[in-house]
Amino acid sequence: MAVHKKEAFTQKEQDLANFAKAMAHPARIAILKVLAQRNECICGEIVDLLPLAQSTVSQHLKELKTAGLITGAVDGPRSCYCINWKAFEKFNGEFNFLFTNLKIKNEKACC
Amino acid sequence: MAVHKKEAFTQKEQDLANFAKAMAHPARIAILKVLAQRNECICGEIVDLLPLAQSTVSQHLKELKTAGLITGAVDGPRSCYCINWKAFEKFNGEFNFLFTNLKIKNEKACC
DNA sequence: ACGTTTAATCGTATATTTGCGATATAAGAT
DNA sequence: ATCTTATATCGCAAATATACGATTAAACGT
Repeated sequence: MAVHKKEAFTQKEQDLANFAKAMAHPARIAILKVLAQRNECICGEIVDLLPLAQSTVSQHLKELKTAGLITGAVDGPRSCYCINWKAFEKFNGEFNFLFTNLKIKNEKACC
Repeated sequence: MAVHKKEAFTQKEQDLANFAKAMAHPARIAILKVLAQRNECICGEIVDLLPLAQSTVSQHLKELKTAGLITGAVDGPRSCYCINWKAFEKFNGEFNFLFTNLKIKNEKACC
């Protein structure tokens, strides 16, 4: 009863799914939004902006970092995070390749 | 101890997160891929293509439909699903608005 | 009417995610 | 050296997600 069969799919499918999963929470969307809006990296500011405990925000940041959507660097006693634009470019491209490109020929699909 | 505080975020953040969540599984990515590649809708074919039980595939289809990424129609004894291109357009646009557009001015971010 | 085919739903076991408080860690300030 | 500040990690409880078999439902062919 192996309850998760993610391994049974292609690497690309898993990669895209992981990318999507990293964004599959409003808190993480909010974090990305903040990071995208500021030219310089932030850290504990995010905690003040979100309606979540510090430990929870830290966990979300870790998930985003693990997934590669953001980068993080220690800066003295605080931590500095930034959007990893390269990752977004990559996945946005892959996403478009999978779906948007196909749209042209399939626009008049059935149901 | 309300363990989920999704309500505490904006509607847009929740919408984007829900869209991402719908794609946050390789099986659902695979389903979308199949639907995107075929000009006509499929149904039980998907079950044959995926390494999952029929009931599991049905559940994934339901999730995709509930999230609005696909449409479904009953066609006699079988069901017919299609990509909802409009939804993809909408979310792709919102996504780009949130992130890709901001990229231009933030390219040289710190870490 | 009856059996077959196709797909949805139910029930359930297990895994994963989310959230928080408490604690640990690490760097600066005094 | 000690205290403060900033952040990460641990441990746990509750909520969700994943997967499957079994069952149900609906439509078609005979």
